[in-house]
Amino acid sequence: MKIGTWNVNSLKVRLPHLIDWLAKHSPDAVCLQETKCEDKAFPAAQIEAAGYRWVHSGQKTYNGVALLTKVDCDRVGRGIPEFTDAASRVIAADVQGTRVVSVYVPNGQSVGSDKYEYKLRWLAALTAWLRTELAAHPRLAVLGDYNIAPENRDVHDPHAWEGQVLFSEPERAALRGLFDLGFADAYRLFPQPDKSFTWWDYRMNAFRRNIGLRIDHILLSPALAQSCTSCTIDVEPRRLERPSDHAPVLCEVAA
DNA sequence: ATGGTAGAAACTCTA
Repeated sequence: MKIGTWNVNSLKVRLPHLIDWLAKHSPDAVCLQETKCEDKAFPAAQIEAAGYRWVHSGQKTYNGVALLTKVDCDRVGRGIPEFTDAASRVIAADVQGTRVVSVYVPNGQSVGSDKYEYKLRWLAALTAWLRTELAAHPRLAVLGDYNIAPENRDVHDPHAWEGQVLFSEPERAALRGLFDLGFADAYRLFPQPDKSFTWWDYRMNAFRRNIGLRIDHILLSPALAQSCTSCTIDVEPRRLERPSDHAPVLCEVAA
């Protein structure tokens, strides 16, 4: 079973890239973030023509998460239960015996801002929820844009980024809290190239200079980590005209 | 210290 995640930064704009990418990789399930459209504007016909079913939790302008699957999913859930959130940031469903969750963690804007405090509260709520989800679903995968780089090697210049949003210690501690529940960082289950990133700022020719961060992650429950055979970042879509600022991440787990 | 780009939507906010 091949599952992936991609922050598309507008599904409307990125639809041609997404359709090509689905054809190229043929994933069984894909988590999308930042669709930036309402459910009624979801490009259902094109996604279905590409061979995918879909569920979406969207809103106008900001946020929005979706789950694309080759076969019907069920037990669809939206949001973090018991956490009131105006933003559409979580959608979950059962896919071929695996619980798959698409998450778009708040960006946090800047350390100390209201949005940063919201990010930390949001992560605390996510962690509390996923503790119970892990107990309920042995095969649990939580994929998405976490807006946190876990380690120095996940940042092009860790010294410059120390204490900055996306890499501050409280954010990294929150991400470690998820790993402490038993989740594995699928990417680090395997040897990987140095300077592997999933996001590059649109500005300053950051992608061409590989000035990036690894902030999009696939978290796997212990049983899924055991059966995971690969995890890769696909930088190819980032090279295209009018790309998303994020690259997709893919992993393969035994069915 | 600032600004650089992109997207959506509305002339600004978010990332």
